[in-house]
Amino acid sequence: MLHDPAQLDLMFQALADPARRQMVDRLSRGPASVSQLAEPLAMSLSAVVQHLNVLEASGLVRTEKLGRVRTCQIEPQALRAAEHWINERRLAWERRLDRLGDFLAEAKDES
Amino acid sequence: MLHDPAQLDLMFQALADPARRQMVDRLSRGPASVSQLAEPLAMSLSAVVQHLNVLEASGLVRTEKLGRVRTCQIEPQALRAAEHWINERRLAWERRLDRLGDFLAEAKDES
DNA sequence: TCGATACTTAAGCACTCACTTCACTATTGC
DNA sequence: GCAATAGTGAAGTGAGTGCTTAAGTATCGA
Repeated sequence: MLHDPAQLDLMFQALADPARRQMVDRLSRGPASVSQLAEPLAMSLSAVVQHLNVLEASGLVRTEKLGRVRTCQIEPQALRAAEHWINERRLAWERRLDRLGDFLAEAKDES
Repeated sequence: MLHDPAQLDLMFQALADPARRQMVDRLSRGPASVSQLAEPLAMSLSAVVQHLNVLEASGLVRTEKLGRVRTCQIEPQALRAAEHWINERRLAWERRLDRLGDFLAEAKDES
């Protein structure tokens, strides 16, 4: 369920925005309320809530409301899924380069 | 030069589109020409070229033109930069959870 | 040299995104 | 109860995205 293209879409799209990355960065240092997330950002609270909704829809962030304050935290599994997608492609490419190197080395030995 | 926010922006934005991720996926298995990249995609060649320009601007893909064919390959360093950003945030969060766990365990020992 | 191939560029169009403001609904503390 | 706090929801706007078609240019192969 974490590896379907639609979810990856949402995650990378969520990470594409600098304000949202800043929010993730803040949350990586511990949970925060909506206002705390908004504080360093030069935009309305409303805009922050909209960003937060994007992050939540992507699965990168989980929130819980207690009384009037909504507390947000990172969902590390989702981060891991995005990381994994990139890692697999990079490794595939690097393994390919290695095999190519081996092939060229062998070809040289035989000449 | 690889870690500035603007470059990360371009990379995550590039990866946010399914067609572009499919292109990266294809390229992770080896270099390809523009037409080869376009072949499995249900869109005009022109659209593919535009996607390719986005990928190239992001630094994720490097292209080289020989005669009339443009050959594309993955730039693994850029992939690594995106991977690294995610990894650092995830690890920060997980280390935090670990410390919290230790604290709770200690508190329990002392009770 | 001439037609086919492999892009390239530009213009245009529908749709989405990142905001804004304004009005509104819980909670909380005094 | 009432003001302050914390967040929510809707409507609007301007800029950006993802395509399309159409009209190029450059190169290759016979």
